Amino acid sequence: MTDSISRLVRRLEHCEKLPPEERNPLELAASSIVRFRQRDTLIKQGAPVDRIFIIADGIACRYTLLPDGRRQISAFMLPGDICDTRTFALARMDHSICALSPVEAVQLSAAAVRKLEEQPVLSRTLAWNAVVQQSIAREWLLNVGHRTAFERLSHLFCELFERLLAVDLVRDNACELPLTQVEIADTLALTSVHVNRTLMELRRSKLVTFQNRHLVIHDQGALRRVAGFDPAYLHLESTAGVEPAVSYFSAGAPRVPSNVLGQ
Amino acid sequence: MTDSISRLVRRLEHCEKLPPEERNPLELAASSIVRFRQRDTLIKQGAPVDRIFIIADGIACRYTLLPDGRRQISAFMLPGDICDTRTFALARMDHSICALSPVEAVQLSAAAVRKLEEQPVLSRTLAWNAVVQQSIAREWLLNVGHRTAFERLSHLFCELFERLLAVDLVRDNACELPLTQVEIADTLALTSVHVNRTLMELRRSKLVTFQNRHLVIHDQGALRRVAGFDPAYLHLESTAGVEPAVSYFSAGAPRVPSNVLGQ
DNA sequence: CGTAAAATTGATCTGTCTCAACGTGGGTGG
DNA sequence: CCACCCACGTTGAGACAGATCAATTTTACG
Repeated sequence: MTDSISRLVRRLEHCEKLPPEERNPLELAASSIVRFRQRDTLIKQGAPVDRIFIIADGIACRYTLLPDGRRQISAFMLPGDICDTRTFALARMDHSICALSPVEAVQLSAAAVRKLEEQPVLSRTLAWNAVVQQSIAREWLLNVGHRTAFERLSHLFCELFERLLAVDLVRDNACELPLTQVEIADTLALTSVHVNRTLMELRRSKLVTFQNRHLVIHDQGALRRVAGFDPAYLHLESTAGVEPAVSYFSAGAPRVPSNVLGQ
Repeated sequence: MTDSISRLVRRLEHCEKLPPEERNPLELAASSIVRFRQRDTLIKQGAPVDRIFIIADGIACRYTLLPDGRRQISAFMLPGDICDTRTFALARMDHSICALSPVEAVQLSAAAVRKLEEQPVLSRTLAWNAVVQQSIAREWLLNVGHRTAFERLSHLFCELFERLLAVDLVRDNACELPLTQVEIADTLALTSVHVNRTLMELRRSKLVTFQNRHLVIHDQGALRRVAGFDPAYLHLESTAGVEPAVSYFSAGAPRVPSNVLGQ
């Protein structure tokens, strides 16, 4: 258990180092750690919002079901990821969260969250995590809306690789990714049939291999290029002034609205 | 100016009634109201996050550009909508916001936000607005990923109609919607050509008419049905009836007894 | 009025879906 | 230990929603 917590602390710290005095409240909260088996539901659509989660280990996802049974996965929650604390502003969950692998999660009540948010660094970490997840959601919309299956898959792999790297779950350009092709399909709004074909195309092109829940990136540069992946939206550079991605935006794309008054 | 503010107050109140003592801080903040012309950029991708906005009047949108010039609109900001206060946790904007119509917006610095968040009701309103926007983002992903052009357009119209209704901008099943077909296309990840054809199909089917930036819903029931629109994700039901187990806000943040719902 | 942005229409092309099999591996019960 | 099963992955052929390319018309507005 102590092990889980120290791992969790490390994973939260990729945002900002946690000072010693803030560990205590977290460790206290983390004593309510809960284990879920693969496929368990952490919280269900329609349920009252009486708790939120911090993923300590394993992968979970948010998803919504359509009346016809199709499923849209709208987010992956990796170790160190946190539900938005303001979810408590809602009466009921409008989507479900389930475990894609065995998951260890810290369950937080509204009161517990209040405690944690009194800690300045912890509070910043929670906030940072929440806005980054929103940023990821925007990127996913872009992904599904504007990229081909090949690009989408590449982009997803780039993202997951980066995020797992940030929490120290990558070794030798490879990581465990407990996803089936159907789950990837539900994420990217593709058919599992098409995911399969695209996966093989990726393999053939020597960019990535995803087999037996094992992701290996063979050529990250090339993969990023075909995916149009720019990691800026993950906001992972810690405080250090990394070059702003000016090249991307200022290069005179045709439809930029003319700005005269603003700023 | 006073007029703008009182309108704004009304629009924020569709979440929760603002007590008199909380109006003052808002009105103070709102003195920094800024006017943007159609197409002006409120804040640009890559810019330091030094301010956020409350839309008082008009419609703005968040968008991202792809290197090839295509654009994805990831959110509409209608009157009463607020940028997530925690955006300040990020160093730089990862997307832009621009005005789709003439816009009046309240500009808030981090300090101003802190002031406003000391007000319990105002703080809840800001939080509620932020999480609802996340919920909308999830629904949009579903929309783009799983629905046909006909359904997507229908769904978008249902949503915008509901949201405008909530801020009292609907009259006789109709509302102003200052969007071009290109902008709708950039929102739904379709071609403007296809948006055009679908719009005409909607007209022919007597469900909705969208012409000259004027939206008329002729048969809301049928429209919702074909769109698969369930307004739950907008969390607009004025909280009647639903009691959360514990309120995040009731005890913690600045004193004051109250819960999210009751009042 | 003149000009550009926005809307409309038509013809053709293509990425992805659909449907329908078949293969494969790991677990379970007899 | 074998036989079966079921989730998962793989493969093929045909269908279709929406993209693309290319005009043309209408509207807004300085």
